[in-house]
This record gives sequence, C-alpha cells and structure tokens, in this order.
Amino acid sequence: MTDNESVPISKKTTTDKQAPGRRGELLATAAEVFAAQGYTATTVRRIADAAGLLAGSLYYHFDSKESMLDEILSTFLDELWAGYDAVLAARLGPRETLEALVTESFREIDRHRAAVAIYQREAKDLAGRPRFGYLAESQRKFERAWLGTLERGVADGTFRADLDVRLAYRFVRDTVWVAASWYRPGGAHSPEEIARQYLSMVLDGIAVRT
Amino acid sequence: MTDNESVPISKKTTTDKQAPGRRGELLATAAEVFAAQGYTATTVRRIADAAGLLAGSLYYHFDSKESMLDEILSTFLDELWAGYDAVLAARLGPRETLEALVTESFREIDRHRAAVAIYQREAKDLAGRPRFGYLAESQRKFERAWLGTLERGVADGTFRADLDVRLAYRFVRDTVWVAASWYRPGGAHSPEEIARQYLSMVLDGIAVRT
DNA sequence: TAACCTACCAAACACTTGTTAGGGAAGGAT
DNA sequence: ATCCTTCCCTAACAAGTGTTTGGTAGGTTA
Repeated sequence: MTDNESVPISKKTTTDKQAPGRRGELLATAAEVFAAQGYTATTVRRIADAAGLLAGSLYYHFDSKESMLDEILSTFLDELWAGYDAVLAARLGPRETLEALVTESFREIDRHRAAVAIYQREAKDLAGRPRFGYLAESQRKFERAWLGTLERGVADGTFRADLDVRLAYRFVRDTVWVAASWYRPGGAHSPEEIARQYLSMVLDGIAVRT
Repeated sequence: MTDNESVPISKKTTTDKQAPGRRGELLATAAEVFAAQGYTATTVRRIADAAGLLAGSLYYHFDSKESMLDEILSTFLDELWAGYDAVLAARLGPRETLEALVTESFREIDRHRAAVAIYQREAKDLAGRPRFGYLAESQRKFERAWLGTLERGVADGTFRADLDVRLAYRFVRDTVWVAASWYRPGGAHSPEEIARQYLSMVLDGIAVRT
C-alpha cells in the first residue's frame, strides 16, 4: 500500500472538484465518468479519452484505477464530515439539527454531485475491502448522527413517537441522498430551496392537514 | 419461504423468483448475484459458481449474459405493471390511489427484491440501449401514474398545493424504491406494515403536530 | 551548456472477459 | 437396442482489461 502523499488543499478551480493542477482535473473527469457509468463498468481508457490523453499516461498521476476512486471518495467524505461535525458541534435542538443536516447534505450534493453518486452506487460493495474501511466507519458515524437526532427528538416530543425510529432514519437518509441521482447543479432550485421543500415534506407530510 | 439460507452451491433453496425448471433457478441465482455486485461487475463465471455449474454451461440455457438481465427485468416489470394497472383501474381517490400504489410497491419489493435492486442500479444506463427500451417506456408510465395522482390530489385539496409537485414525485418515488437496497424478506416488518409506516411519514410527516 | 522535472505517448504485458464448439452421460420413449 | 432430449463439461477463442516499461518533447533550474 502506498502511503497517500499529502493531498494539497486548494482554492476553487473551474470545475466543481478541488485539488489544483492536472491531478485535480483528472480526478474530476474520472469522478464524472464513474458517476455516469459505474466504477467497474468504467475502463481507464474511457477516463483517458474523456481527459484527452492515453490510458497509460494516467499512471503517471495515479497508482491505480482504485486509488482514483479512493481519493475521490475520501476527499468527499472529509469535506462532508467537516460540515456535519460543525452542525453537530453547535448542539442545536433536534428539529434544528435535522434541518441543518439536511441543508448541509444538499449543499454537499451540490458541490460533490459526482462523488455522491459514486458513493451511493458503490459504497455497499466497497465497504468490505480493507482499503475502503473508512466507508463503513463513515456509515456508522452517519447512523449515530441521524439516529441520535431522531431519538432526541422523540424523547423531547419534537418527533412522533409512534414511528419505528430506525425506519424513519432510513427514510430520511435515503430521501436526501438519492437526490444526487437526478440533481443537476445550476438547475431551477438552489440546494437550500430543495432542502426547504424536502424538510417541509419530511416534517409535515404532503397531505393537507385537516 | 422462510428458510432462505445458504450461499454457495445449492440446488434447492428456491429464492424469491418463480419460473419453473432449471432455467428459473438459474435466473434466480443470477438475479441474486447481479443485485449484490452489480451487473457489469458480475462475471458469468461467478454466476455459474453460485449455481453449481461451469460458465459455458449457462449458454445452454441462455443466449447471453445480457439476455439473462433482460429476462429478469422484463419479468419483474410485467408483474409490477399487472399490480399497478389493477390499482389504477379501480379509479380510487388520490389519497387512496397513493396508498394503494405504495403498498403494492412494497409487495413487489418483497417478491422481487433482487430484480428491484438491479433495476435501481442499472436502469438509468440500460434505458438507452435499444434492447432495453421498455425500461424507458416503463419509466414514463411510472411518472404518469404517480405524478397524475399527485396532481389530482392537489387539485381536489387532498395534497398540499404549496409544494413543487415534480419534487414531491421524486421524493415519493425514491423514498419507496430505495427501500429495496436494505429490505430483507422475512424481517421484522411485513411489506404492508412498512408501507403503512412509510405512508404515515410521507402523508403526515415525522414532526408532532402542534 | 547541462541537468532535471513534468507530462505525456507508444507498445507491449499478463490476465480476465463473454462466448463458442464438440462431446458425452443419464434417462425416458419408441 | 435405438433414438431423442436434457443438461452439463472440457477446451479453447478473440476482444478487452488494468498496468508496466522505456522513451521523449518542452520547460525550468544550475
């Protein structure tokens, strides 16, 4: 296993991804292709085509196809957890925490659409491999954050007590993250607007109150 | 339909699928592997292993790997639409139609878990290929059924008018179908029970009414 | 000038992929 | 006993896979 050399922190570039220079560009296009076709269905020659070079040349920048995927996912998760941890550290009430987590999630989808789509598709299979152990760890943290918030809300009367909390957790989680499969940045709605509407449905339902 | 154990080379262990004879058995195991690893990530040798024969022998039963996928998906969709059409033909009110569609969906997930998981993963890419054109057609029918029901509900005051209907459609659709990724038949909840809870959340929200 | 670094290409490598061809064992029907 | 059908195996095929090696053009530094 090669040690990850320190990933340079960056400023914003033209694409959505970070990481400066050629390496960052290549990662961004790789993420795009992975998201569109799936990881295993994507050949390195396809990535190279999209980036405008030959397949072998990718190995000047990366150890392997797998290490590209690794870097894409870990970079995304690092930024995701920076946002989540900030929300959780604020120690808001259950409802406000839920709202902040959902809003933050849609912001991440907006910024890392490709990475989120890849994560959705491949995380389940990858979490088993040792190299991607951080995916399983992230999923546990994820569950603790969301499930804990829901349980706090049930305890203090914010959320309904007659629902299976675990079911509600999966409901909220999936509801938010599958949006990455159809969301396109620059569309009609901003991430915050989508978050607002989603929260309205999740919290109050789509039926008219009688 | 209880003892659905075993992993390796089994002969009986009928899974959820039907279809008689050896062909049906092979399709069921193929669906299981496709669902677990993804279509392109699955090799025909892996399917053959799980079924207890050699890769080449699969071609006595099927034309190609793709035709296995085709048969799995089209069989599932045929049965799905039989259920949906029955619901729609009943011409219930918007709320009752929604409830019936959701319940029917969870029943299909219960019966065709593997096929649904495959559909979720691969439909987007496959819909482009001519052979799988029925996937795109099915998606259009799907959208008409759900979106139409929501619009009828907004028109007659059943559903909230202050929500983006298209967003609500994706919300409901995704909420229901991603359940196939974690649902396991024979679990704690019956399909009907899960449908009831999901409907409760979608219609009335998870927040306590004040 | 020479040395060096970055970013790439051209060509091959070993391996895996889906698929095919020919053959044969078992069993029922004739 | 013969035929036929069903089901599978052995052995290979060409195409495609991720990856490696050696080389090179152009810019920067010494």
